[in-house]
Amino acid sequence: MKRIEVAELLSNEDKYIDQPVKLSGWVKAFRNNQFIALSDGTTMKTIQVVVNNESIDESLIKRIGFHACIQIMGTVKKSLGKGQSIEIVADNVLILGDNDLGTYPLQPKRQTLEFLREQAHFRMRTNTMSAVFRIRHAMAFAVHNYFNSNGYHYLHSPIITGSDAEGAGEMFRVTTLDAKQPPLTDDGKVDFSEDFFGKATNLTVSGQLQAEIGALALGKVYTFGPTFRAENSNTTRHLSEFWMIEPEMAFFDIHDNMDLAENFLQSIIKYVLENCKDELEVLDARIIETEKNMKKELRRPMGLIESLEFVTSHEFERITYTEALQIIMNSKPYKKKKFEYMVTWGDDLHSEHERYLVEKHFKKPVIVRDYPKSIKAFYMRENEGTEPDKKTVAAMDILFPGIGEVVGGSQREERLDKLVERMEEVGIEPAEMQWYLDLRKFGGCPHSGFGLGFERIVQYVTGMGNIRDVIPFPRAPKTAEF
RNA sequence: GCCUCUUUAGCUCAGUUGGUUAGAGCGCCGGACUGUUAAUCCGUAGGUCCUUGGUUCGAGCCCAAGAAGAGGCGCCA
Repeated sequence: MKRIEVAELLSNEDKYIDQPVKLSGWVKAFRNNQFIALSDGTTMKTIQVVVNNESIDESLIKRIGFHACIQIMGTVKKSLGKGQSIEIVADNVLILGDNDLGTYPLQPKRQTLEFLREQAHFRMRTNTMSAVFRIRHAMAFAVHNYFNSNGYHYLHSPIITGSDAEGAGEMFRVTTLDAKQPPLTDDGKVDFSEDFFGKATNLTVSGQLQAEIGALALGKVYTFGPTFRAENSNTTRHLSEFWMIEPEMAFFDIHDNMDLAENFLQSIIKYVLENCKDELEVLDARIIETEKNMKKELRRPMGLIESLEFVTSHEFERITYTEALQIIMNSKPYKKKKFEYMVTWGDDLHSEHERYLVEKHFKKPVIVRDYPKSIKAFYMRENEGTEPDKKTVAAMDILFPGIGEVVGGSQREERLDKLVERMEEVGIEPAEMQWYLDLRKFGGCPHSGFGLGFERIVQYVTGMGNIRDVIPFPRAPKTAEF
């Protein structure tokens, strides 16, 4: 007999009533020596299996324990109990994998996320983590689906890069040289000309520059792949290895760019709302349970599903950096000196300021644009007509409640002279990036793009507090287990 | 990298002013149970009190150093 999957069985109950079936899965609960809640991973839901101790050997029944793996042969019947409409009356149980509960770390009860993080090889078996990783999958699919159906081409940017001018953070070196005795040049430095690639190479910190190459040929492209930062960041929203989505579009100005980012974010959140209802309910319930004993002002202002619906049905607020600064400086907490950092024009906004804008002032996602030139990257396009001492660039950040910056993007500087000038200002040798300058020299055009941290948006959608709980095997400083 | 907090049974945590044999709930194990929904009921076992050093007649508790974890900040996505 062919094995049937639980998802198929539960979505076509009538079809299988009174039919013999075979199915395999893991025991989520075994009640009253009689009722098994069985999951095979095809759905969040479990199917109830009834074992009759007249037909099933007692020694076998003793081996039906939490998370043991079993195969069932039986008949689908209308359930006699409440809580489920069908169940399987088992004729035969086969143990596929015993579970030694004396030494198994998981327990059929709520466990802390910190403990589960140390059990990464088991944590996907829990309801919470199962829901998170199902949603992560759905969102990855939604990303490709969105871009594909809107005429974008998926561009695979390199993971190993020889470019060291991307300026997005500390990099991980890729080398095959002997760590103890590397070849040295005459002045005593490591001689990378003898390295595998004949030059110093690193893991990528961004696929943006390569995406620009794609955009200037294919029109609209996006990258979606692993990205690496060797920063010693110890926070709930940073990883050393994370997945980044970077669309890049020819002929888009900063406003087209913001329209795309907003529409894209709302679309993938909508996709989860429509396709991951069970998963969201599990996570929503967990948050309510966690916050039950918390003070009211520390609880989330909205339920998880409610807040996702809110974000997809309300436009993001759009303001300039200068306007944002005004709002902060005129705010009550700023005047009462409740903020740790003061601000003047030209300073970057601190987390506390961004949080105020998003969580207190507007109470929804905010897009801040036109940042001071001095605090932004060399490739961002300088705005025209700004005061000489208050020059800005066409950059934009999207800030979300709870997690801060999820998107950072800009219109790129397409004017060759301006770009060279800027590179010299910040100390990047133009000759090192000839190919990048060539894009301006030979048939360049206005273009824009942004980078979106995939885990950040998964974090927002799942409501998980720590980014290490939304990637299966987190990589962070001092953390590379599994 | 900086700041704060935490570390006691498999898990989550109590542990009074430094004082004899370190406790609970859940889980595990054993038993009961044929309509349960995180089943329920009864019983047993289970400890390098993170590590090292110090103070003290005596340290889970005080001091110092280290380790691991969490949260906040900075850097960013």
